[in-house]
Amino acid sequence: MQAIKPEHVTRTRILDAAEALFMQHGFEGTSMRQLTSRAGVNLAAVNYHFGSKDALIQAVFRRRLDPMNTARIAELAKLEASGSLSPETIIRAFVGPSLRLVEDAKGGGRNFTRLLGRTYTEPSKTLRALIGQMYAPTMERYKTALERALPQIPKDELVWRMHFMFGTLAYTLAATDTVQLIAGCKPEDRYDAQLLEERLTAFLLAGLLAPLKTSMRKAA
Amino acid sequence: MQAIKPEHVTRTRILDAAEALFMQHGFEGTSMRQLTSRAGVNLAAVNYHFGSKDALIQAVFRRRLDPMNTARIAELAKLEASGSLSPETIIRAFVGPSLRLVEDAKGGGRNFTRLLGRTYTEPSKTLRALIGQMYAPTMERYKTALERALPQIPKDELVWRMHFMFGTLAYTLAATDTVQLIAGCKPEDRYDAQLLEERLTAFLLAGLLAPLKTSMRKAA
DNA sequence: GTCTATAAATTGATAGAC
DNA sequence: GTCTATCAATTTATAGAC
Repeated sequence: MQAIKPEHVTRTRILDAAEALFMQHGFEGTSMRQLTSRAGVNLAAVNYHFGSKDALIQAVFRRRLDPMNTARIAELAKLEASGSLSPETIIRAFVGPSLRLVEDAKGGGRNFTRLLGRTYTEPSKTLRALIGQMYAPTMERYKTALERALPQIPKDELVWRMHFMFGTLAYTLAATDTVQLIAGCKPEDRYDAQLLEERLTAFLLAGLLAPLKTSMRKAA
Repeated sequence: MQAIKPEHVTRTRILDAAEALFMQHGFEGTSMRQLTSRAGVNLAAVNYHFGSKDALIQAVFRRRLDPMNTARIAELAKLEASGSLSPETIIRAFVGPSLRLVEDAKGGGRNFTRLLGRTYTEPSKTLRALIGQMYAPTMERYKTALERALPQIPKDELVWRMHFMFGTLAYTLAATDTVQLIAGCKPEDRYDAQLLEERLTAFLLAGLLAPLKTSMRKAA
């Protein structure tokens, strides 16, 4: 049996530490010294394995985002194959892979989803563009699928509704403990993943299907 | 006629510069040197006027958040007085003041809304708590109002739907240019505030009114 | 109230031994 | 691949002249 490849263990330790610290202090707020100290590796290891701090940031996102978007596309393809493309199944296919990342607490997925929520607003233009590239194929597929499943919604209106959907999901992933802001709801109130998915899906589905006002009916 | 008070002009210049730079580079990513240089004031001025960088951050939020939440409460009170409390009017009262901030481009409100979107996930626990305090009275009022306007929705379900609403708004304010991520939609495509408000309201109203699944029907 | 000057610490990155 | 040692730049913050 093959042992764990030693050339990857340091890399992984660095990625895990970076994920946690970037989430907690931001990119610019995390120093290489904090990072390598937490990872239990030498200060020079980041530059050896990744080249620079910026390259490390990109690697942190690639590690999680690529599999997540692959899963999203795979689920959509499965739906298309089985001919069961409804607005609700499309939403579930989109939302599911990211919620499953939240559940992967011990794998560090929870850290990542919170980090991910920040990226849409925080980071440098170059990082935002890079993340946009990672999402692009997925978004294109889902846009097409939703246009077909919701032919009654004008395309430019649908773009905005997808934007709202994306925002709701991003915020939910990033700020789960902010429910506290609204009610006296304890943050770790036995977080129920299944129930959250139901709630989120119901909300998003209704939003996507919302009745059209006359002001929205200008053609694309 | 009284001239502009000189003791406030430096303060304001600093707040404006901070708002823009915090949005662009984050709190920890913005140095006092960048900040004072952009504001055209001396490096020592921040510590003189605000005491520290942290206190400056708080002041940046207070300047916009307090009037915005005051406006939200005022609009809700007006609705209550006129007896026209419907889910839709409540949503508009909540959403309106923040969208009007977006429109206030030359006053710097646009910068602030983008900054605001970041706060729910990014900042230190202390800043998040502080912002939570600024929001608390408003959220309490709106929670009560929505519970009354939507008696058919269980309270714990409504908390989540408010959370989703809050997230959609936060994301919309923060990442308006991310619509680009979804479609080939130019970011500055003659941003139409009135139309956005209609789209957002329709989406949120439908989400709040979404039909209940049996799994959501456990009592509070 | 505003300035210069500077202290004291920390930063990302690299060179070179092992 | 990992280490120590260190560079050059930048950071927050303050002391003290004006």
